[in-house]
Amino acid sequence: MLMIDKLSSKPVYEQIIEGIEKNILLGIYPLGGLLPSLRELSVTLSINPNTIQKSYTELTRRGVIKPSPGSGCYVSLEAKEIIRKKAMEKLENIRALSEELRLAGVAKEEILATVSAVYTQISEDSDKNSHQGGTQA
Amino acid sequence: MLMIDKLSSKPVYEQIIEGIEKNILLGIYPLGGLLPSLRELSVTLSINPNTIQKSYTELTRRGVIKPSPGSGCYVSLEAKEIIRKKAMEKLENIRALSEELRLAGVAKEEILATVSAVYTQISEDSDKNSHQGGTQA
DNA sequence: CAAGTGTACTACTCTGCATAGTACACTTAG
DNA sequence: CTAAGTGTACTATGCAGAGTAGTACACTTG
Repeated sequence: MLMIDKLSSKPVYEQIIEGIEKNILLGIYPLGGLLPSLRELSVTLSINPNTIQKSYTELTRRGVIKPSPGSGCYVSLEAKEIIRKKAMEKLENIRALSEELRLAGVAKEEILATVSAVYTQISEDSDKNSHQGGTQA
Repeated sequence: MLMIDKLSSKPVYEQIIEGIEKNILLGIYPLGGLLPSLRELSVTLSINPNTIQKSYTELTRRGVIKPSPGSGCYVSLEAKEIIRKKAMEKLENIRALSEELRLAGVAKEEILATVSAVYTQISEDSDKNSHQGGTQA
């Protein structure tokens, strides 16, 4: 389910973080559930265990997952809430981008339409993420 | 005046590119006008000439500026148009961000309000160009 | 006990960014 | 013409982040 594009400019460990968070939001990784182990992900994604660990360490730091040495890593019960709060920070990114577009003379309506379109989609079956061709799990 | 943050996660040469393009859009660097020379910028910004050159090379490649060895670098007459087209690509970034926010459960209105606020500002916030490249992971 | 788990190291490679220094061809002002 | 200033083109170096490789340890579970 996780898609990793090693050719992307975005670091692999960040892609893993985003992928896991996305799966949590989608319910693929249920709250309180057990995540795939470091070594298991390492094999299925063909990625070095240290890179996976880097992602897990960060997710642990954020409180999204709860490691249990000897047992595995579990999705924390507050995971969704934490991810939501984190997402709010991206509003600032949108604000900055909007300022650039405004300065460049792009119409306000153009941006509003783009945003609205995202929320208008009834079913977004196809995973039309910007990246393509990666390793899957 | 160009503002460079050497501590930013965004490369200096990119900051220079964005700064020059911004000044062109604002009319500070008029179309057909002469840009500061490589060595002059190098001194005023306390940045290596090679770094400035990297920015100028990219701006030349995009057609935003026209170098004239022996004379200097001039803002191309189509500069604004080129910059505008380039800016349109950022709509895709906004779309991707919106999708993430939607998945995280952020209300559509929250995003629309953020965008609208940017276009509503009567008086431009003074020369604050702080792009936080927040490479926080 | 044995296997699997997360954790913690060290070491190495690769890439991009920035700096440093030099050299050359060109245009312009004197 | 000369000198200064311009863009351009190199080579070399230092640095930091990302990723890989290998090892080791403490823990939990069957």
